[in-house]
Amino acid sequence: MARGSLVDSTPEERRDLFARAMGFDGLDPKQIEQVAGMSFYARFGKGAPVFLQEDPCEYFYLVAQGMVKVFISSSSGVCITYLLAKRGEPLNLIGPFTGSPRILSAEAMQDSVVACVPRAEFVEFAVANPVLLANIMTILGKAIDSANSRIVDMVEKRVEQRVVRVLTTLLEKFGSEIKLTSGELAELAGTTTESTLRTMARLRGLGIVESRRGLVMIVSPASLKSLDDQPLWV
Amino acid sequence: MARGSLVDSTPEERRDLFARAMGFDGLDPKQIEQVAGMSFYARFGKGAPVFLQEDPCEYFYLVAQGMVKVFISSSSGVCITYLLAKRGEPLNLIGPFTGSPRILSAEAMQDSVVACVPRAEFVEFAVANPVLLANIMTILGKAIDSANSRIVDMVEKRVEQRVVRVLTTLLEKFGSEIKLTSGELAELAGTTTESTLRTMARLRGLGIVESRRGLVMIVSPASLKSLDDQPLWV
DNA sequence: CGCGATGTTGAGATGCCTCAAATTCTGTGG
DNA sequence: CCACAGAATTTGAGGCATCTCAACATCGCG
Repeated sequence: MARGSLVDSTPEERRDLFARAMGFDGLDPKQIEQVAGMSFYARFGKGAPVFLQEDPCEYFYLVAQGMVKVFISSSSGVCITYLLAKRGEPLNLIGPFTGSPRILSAEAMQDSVVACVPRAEFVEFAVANPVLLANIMTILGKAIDSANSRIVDMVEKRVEQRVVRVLTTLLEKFGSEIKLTSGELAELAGTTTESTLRTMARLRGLGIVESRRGLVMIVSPASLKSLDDQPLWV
Repeated sequence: MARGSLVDSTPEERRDLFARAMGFDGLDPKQIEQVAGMSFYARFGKGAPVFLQEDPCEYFYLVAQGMVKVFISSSSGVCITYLLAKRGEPLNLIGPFTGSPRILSAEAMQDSVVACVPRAEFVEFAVANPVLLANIMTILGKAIDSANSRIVDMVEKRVEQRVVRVLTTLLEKFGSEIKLTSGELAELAGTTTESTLRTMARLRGLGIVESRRGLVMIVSPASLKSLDDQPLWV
C-alpha cells in the first residue's frame, strides 16, 4: 500500500485531474479516462512523507490538492528542494520505470491529496502512448537543465542573486503571494536561513517585497525581474 | 548534416559499438543490428564541438572512439562539466525525443568518432523497444540524482572534498590514470583551477596521487576512497 | 499562557576566489 | 635541433562573501 490514507474519489474528479495534468496534454480523452481509471486518491497531512529516498517505487504520483515538495537531504542535515508540486504536477516521472529507490524524498507541505497509479500499470500505459513518453522526456529535460543551472549558479552567483532567482521563479508559478518560510526559500536557493533573511530584508528595503511570517508578497514584480531574468524550473 | 566530418564504417563495427553501448543492454541482436544500421560515423578533432546549446537536436549521438565532454557554460565564462563520455556512452538521451535545443554543449576532448542516428528514426526505434526506454529512464534517473547530489555538495562540502569526490568517481570510471588537466578537474568539481591545484598538491603530499602535466595518477586508491565514499555519476 | 517555530540582527571566523608572478612543459615551425 | 609561443602548473598574498554562532524578538498554536 501507498503511504498516506486512502480517500474516496469519483472517476470524474480523477479524469479532470489527469486531463489538465503536466505531461498529459495531447492525450485523447479516452486515454485520459483510462489512466485516471487506474488511479486512487491518498491523503497526506502536513509534514507527512509521500515517499522516502530508500523506498522502492510502487506508484506514480500526481498531486491533486495541496502542495508537495520533493527534496534531497544529506546525512549532515542539509536539504535542497528539487520540486514544489501543486495540483496537476507529477512527483516521480523516473521511479515508475525503474522501480528502484532514488535519493529523493517527498513530503506534503500542507494537507494534500495525491493520485496514485500502480507503477506497472502506469508504465504499460506510458509505453503504449508515445505522446506521453515524449512529454515525460521534455519534463525530464527541463529538470536536468534546471539542476545543471543551479550548479552553475552555485559557482558564479552570489546568495542574493540566487534568492532573487528563486523568487522570480516562484512568482511565475504561484503568483505574487508566496506562502513559504525563509527556511524553505533557503532550501530552494541553496543557502542558509540567515542569509535568505538578510536578502529579504534588503528586498523589503528596496520596496520590492513585503513579508510576514510564512508569507512573502512580491509588491513590485517588475523590479524583481529586472534583477534577474531567465527563471529556474521548480 | 551533423557537425564533424563523415567517416567510413562497416556495419560490423557499428553493431559491435551498439551491442555494448550504455542503455542498449537487454536488446536482441536483431534490434541492435537495426539501430546500428540507422547510424553513421562522424569524426571530431580535439576541441571540435559535437553540438552547441543553441542547436536543435537532429541526431542521437553515441561515442565510438575518443572522449567527448558534455558541459554547460554560462555567459560569464563559467563551465561545468556534466558528463565525460567514452566509447559506448550516449551524449544526448533527451534531445532526440524533444528536438528542441537544451542548455548543454558537447565537444571532443581528443580526436573522437561519434555514431549518429537521425533523431526521428531513433525515437521511432526507442518507442518500439520498451527495454531501451526503461534503460534510458534509468540513466536519466542517475543523471538527475547526480546533478542534485552535486548541488548538495556545493552547499555542504568544501572544495577539497569535492575534488576528492571527483577523483574517486574518475577512478571508478577510467582507472588510476586520469588524463585531465587541473582546469578540467575544476570544471567537474565546480571550483577554480587554482583551488584544484592546491588540493592536488595536498593529495600529492599525502602520497595519494602523483601528477604530471595533464595526467593524474592515483597511487593509493584506498586512501582516496577513505576520504570519500558514495561516488558521483559522470 | 507557554512553548516551539520563525524572524531578525550582530559579530566573528574562514574558506575560497581573485589577481599576480614565476616556472615548467609541449609541440610546432623555422 | 633549437627557439619560441602558448598552455599548464605552482605558490603567495589579499579581500570578501557567506557560514556559524549567538542573543533576542515575535508569532501562532495547543
